[in-house]
Amino acid sequence: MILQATQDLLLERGYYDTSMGEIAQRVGVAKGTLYQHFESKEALMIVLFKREFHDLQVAIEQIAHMQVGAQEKMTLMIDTLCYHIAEKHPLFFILRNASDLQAEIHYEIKETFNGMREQIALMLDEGKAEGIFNACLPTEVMLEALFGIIVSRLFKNFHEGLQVQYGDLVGHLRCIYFHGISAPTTTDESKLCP
Amino acid sequence: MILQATQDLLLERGYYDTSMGEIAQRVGVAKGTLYQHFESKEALMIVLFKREFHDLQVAIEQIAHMQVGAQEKMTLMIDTLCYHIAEKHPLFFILRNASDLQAEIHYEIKETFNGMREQIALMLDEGKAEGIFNACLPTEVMLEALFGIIVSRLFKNFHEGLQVQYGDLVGHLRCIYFHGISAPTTTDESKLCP
Amino acid sequence: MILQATQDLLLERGYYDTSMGEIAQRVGVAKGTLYQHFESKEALMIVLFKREFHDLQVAIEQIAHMQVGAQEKMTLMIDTLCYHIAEKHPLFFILRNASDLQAEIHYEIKETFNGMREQIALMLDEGKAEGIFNACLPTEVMLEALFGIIVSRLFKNFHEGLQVQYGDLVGHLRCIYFHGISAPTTTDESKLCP
Amino acid sequence: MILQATQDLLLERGYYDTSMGEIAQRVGVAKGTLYQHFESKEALMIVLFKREFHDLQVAIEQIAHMQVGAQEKMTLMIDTLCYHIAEKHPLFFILRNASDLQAEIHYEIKETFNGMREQIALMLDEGKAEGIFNACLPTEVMLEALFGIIVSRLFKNFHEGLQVQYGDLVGHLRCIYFHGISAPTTTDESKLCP
DNA sequence: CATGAATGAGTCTTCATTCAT
DNA sequence: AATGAATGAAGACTCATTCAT
Repeated sequence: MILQATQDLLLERGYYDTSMGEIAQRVGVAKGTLYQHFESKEALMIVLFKREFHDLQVAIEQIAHMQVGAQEKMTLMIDTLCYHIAEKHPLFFILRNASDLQAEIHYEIKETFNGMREQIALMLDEGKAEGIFNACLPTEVMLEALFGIIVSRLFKNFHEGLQVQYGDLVGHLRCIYFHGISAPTTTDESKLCP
Repeated sequence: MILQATQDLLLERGYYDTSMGEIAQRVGVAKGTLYQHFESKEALMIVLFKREFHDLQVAIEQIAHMQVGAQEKMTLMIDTLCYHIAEKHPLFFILRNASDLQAEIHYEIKETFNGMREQIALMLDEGKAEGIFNACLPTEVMLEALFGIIVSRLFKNFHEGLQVQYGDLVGHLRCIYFHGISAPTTTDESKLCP
Repeated sequence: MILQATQDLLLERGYYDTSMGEIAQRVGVAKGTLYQHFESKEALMIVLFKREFHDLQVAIEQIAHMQVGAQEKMTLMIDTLCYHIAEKHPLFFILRNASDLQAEIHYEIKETFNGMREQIALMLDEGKAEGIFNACLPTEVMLEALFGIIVSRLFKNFHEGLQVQYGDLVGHLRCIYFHGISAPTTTDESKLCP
Repeated sequence: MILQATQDLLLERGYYDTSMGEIAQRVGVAKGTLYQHFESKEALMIVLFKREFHDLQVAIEQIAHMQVGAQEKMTLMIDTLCYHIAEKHPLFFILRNASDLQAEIHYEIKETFNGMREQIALMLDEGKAEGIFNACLPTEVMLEALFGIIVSRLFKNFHEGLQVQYGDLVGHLRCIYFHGISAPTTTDESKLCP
């Protein structure tokens, strides 16, 4: 499958060092065949990223519609994100990292991406309403911090001999994030709004 | 100045979409002039990144040698990082993101970079020893979380109409990170090691 | 054919003044096409020279294995060399001349070239053993003299209005070379070893 | 001296790998200074070659005006040529070899060169008149054979461990050439005109 | 539909030459 | 006269894209 080969190559070499020729060679077809399926390199990437994010998008939507507290939703959220980023979709890392990716690609992905952001933003707002997340923190900042922590180099290096176990790593990140955004206790004034 | 123009272009277009021709054009000189000052595109980038990180490196070293507690050191650390990243050195963002940057560049920067990482790791370990940071979290994870949170897209978008004030943003990020990594209180068992 | 156009251009302008662009233009294709057939300019030249010398190499080998005297072998040798140099392979002239040709090219051709030199050296040694060539002359000197005389500018100018006929020219060169290296007669002491 | 440095560089690297920058650096002046003395790279080369050949030209003229037989003249001629080529003027080799040298250079040198050729041609004609050189050989062919033999790779390799002594080498080349062009004896019919 | 040779704009880099100081 | 930074045309090479078979 073209998309799979592209993904592999993307992870091995990065966007700019992956040529259409290499993709074709890897798939075992001619370059022309690629262009019969995808209008351009950009189009191929867009389809690839969209497909890759689709599962995640669905999972997030399911979580968003669950009838549980924000805390639990976000816990599932983080686990899901970690799962997709670490195990199945290291492309997430590329997408976030590749400030180089052509603007067109980012533009096309944005819609999908913004949908996910909004769903998570809602969860965070729910948490604030429930009083369990720190209402002083702007949701956007919390959101960015989430991605900052989760889309971590650690997952990229995961298979390259990191001594931490996957489950523990997820636990640590969840721990840091949750305590980072949790509402202040009565004895903790450092979290009050400025 | 060549370096300034290069930096601007790098932020606008990314490494691979910034050609020596464009840089020259932006500076207002001929391509050949660039090569009189920098042996190659790679060399130019290396000089650029090294220069940009030098101030930060010095600042971090000063903080590391202060005779104050880990909490205070890390507070200064975060402020310094934010200052350099947001105001002076958006290249930090590119460097962290550009997994595509040619290997040679990463190799050259690595030394500088690893020096900074080690200094911060020591601070975090001091904090663990003092009992104020969560000893259950591997230092490496804490370190990566710090960069994840601080080297934020938010700073990149800062001048593009983010409604949060700079001071507040730094405060929020500091807040999230510190609560994320702080040692568990007696009543909080969620931070205990797995 | 690319090789033919390259050869023509090489003869007109020399190696360094023949650009891939010009070759492409001469052939009537785009630069990229050249690179689809030859990995680099050097590779193109190597293929060109090797192809050109192949016939000559084969011819020389055939002569070397003939069951005739050294005199006859060398006669055929000279005729063959002249034929290839004058009519079919003016590249011989370039190769001998272009001290500027990149080292890689010379390196690649050397094997072929040395093979030819050795075969001819053996013929000359046979001639010395037969007593028909002057044993006082080092074989290497005889060899170099052969190439010096035969790989002549005269062949290069041949089609440019030299008044001598091809057959005569070959005859003259053969005459000079043979009398130059022939063994001394009893009455001729000027050829004795110093 | 600029010319000396240029000559050295030319011999080390060849024409196309010698840049004006390198010449300037070797001399210890700025590039601009070079252009104050020589209008262009070509002009520099022309002056260089002309200067280098001047001594040879003078020597040849002296020989030409001597009141001795052609045989003796040509003997001196060969010794002189060898001396200049081997010891003092390996540039001769470059000039003859560098079919790459820009046309302009060849054009400018030609005059000097043709002067020398003519003088030698006259000697050869004298020899034919005296009956000691083979009248069947066109003078032009004899001339070209002379240069072919003398401007030999052997002199280039001379300092690189050739086992033949300089004096012997000159002797051998002289031997080959003289016997090659000498007039036929009564018993030798192979030299008769076709 | 598949192919892959052909395309050509674009990239980095070099170097002879100029010119303000 | 000397300098050397600046110039820009030119060269080798790459690669996304097209199109005739």
